[in-house]
Amino acid sequence: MEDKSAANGDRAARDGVRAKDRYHHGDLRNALIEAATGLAREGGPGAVVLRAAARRVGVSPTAAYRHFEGQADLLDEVKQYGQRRLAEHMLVAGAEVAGDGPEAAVARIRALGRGYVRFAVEEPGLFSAAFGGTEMSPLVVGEAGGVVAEDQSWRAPAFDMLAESLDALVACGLMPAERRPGAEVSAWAMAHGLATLVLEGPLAGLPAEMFEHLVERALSDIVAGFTAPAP
Amino acid sequence: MEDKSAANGDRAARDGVRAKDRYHHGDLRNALIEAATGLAREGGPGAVVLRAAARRVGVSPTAAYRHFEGQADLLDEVKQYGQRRLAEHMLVAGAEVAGDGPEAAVARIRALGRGYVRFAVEEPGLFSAAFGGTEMSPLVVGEAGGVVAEDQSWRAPAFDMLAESLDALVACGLMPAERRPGAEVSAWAMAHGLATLVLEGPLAGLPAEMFEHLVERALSDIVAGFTAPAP
DNA sequence: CAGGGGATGTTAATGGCGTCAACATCGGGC
DNA sequence: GCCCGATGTTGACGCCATTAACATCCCCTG
Repeated sequence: MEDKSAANGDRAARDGVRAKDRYHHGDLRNALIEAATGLAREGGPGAVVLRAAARRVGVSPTAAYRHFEGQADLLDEVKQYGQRRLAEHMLVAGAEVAGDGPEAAVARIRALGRGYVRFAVEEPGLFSAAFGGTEMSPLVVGEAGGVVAEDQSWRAPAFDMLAESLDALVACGLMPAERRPGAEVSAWAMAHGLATLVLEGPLAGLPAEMFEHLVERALSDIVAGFTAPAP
Repeated sequence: MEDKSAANGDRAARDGVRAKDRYHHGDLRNALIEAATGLAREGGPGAVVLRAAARRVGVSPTAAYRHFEGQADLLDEVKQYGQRRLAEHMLVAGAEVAGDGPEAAVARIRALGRGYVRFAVEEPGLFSAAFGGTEMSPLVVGEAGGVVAEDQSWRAPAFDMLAESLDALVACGLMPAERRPGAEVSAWAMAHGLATLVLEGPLAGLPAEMFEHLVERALSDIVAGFTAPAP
């Protein structure tokens, strides 16, 4: 699929004809995703309008139906992109912490949380689209009782880094082993809660400096909770 | 305003004529809000469609414009209702914890968080509408740098209870005083993160039992973080 | 106790959106 | 070389939000 479109795109390039001027675009799917992503960046998930994306690419609205099942499908692509970007952002933030001692593990956990929230603030539209875009979560219901949902391959790297850091906390005796399982969820919830509260909740409009201070406070709380001696 | 409509409503009742059958409804504003909240309950904020609400009440779509600026205004009313319901839910949950000792304070904090998440799970549509309904947070930008946003009067009771419980934690020596300020935000973020993750995030579709276990885990983490000795 | 005026509802119309069906155009494989 | 399927286009339908113009009702004044 991508081969064919790529070939067409190459031809367009070779002929010195801009793809948008040809009857067959050559890479319409990606062009639409890019346009839709831009819309999401500027206006959140609600701004991901199929006709608007087509307009941006310079193509008729119904052309999109050759590449997507419908608007929801297009939005889904944006969602996955946003989630990928978020994971990358976290990965970079986590990788900036060197070493593998206890302090490094703690610092890395904090960096991951900070990266999560920072991405939400820097790319509010994409972040909002990455979650909440779908109405009433028709996310897979996990029939088999599996742990989470869908492919989630995007989240893996950042998630793994968090898990490893938590393992390190246990390994060096900072965290009681019996409270290790499920710790990822607590950390994730804290970061996600901060992110959503500042985007569309009571923390919206807070001065940046004050908000960052609260984030550090929350990170301290969660780390302190992890490393506190068992009651 | 309400007087007049109430008077009309009374008349309708006295005449034994159902309000919806009269040319002038008598209490259209409230009827529309009720219909809209029903829509939100069933389908989330995206289902709050002005025409649908009017249809439910048995009135022409444009009649709504006599009582609301537009769909956004109607949605806003639903939002406030949802937030009020959430606060009530928390208040009840918190009030079920008796006593005022250290254990009670801890238990009350946990109960508030549990109530928050439980409401989200029991009323996903209303909860989603209470937040995130507005696109790209046109929430007041806090020009003056004021602490939070808008009136927030709805949140006061539950928020106060949380603050008091945290104060109690400090008073009885369980929580270091220097980490008291900002603790509400950490607790709020944790609860809100759990709620949103389970509604529209990676925790969606998790078996209820497992999710509840994770909630208790997260509550333990946040409380442990609060009560941990300063590093 | 009239009836006039303002509040409240209705119909009609505009423009945008998602989506389907029918038609047009291109280009790679026989 | 040409033909068929992939890719785009036009046209149309139904839904939505919103505005303008018109209709109905009921309280308040005289």
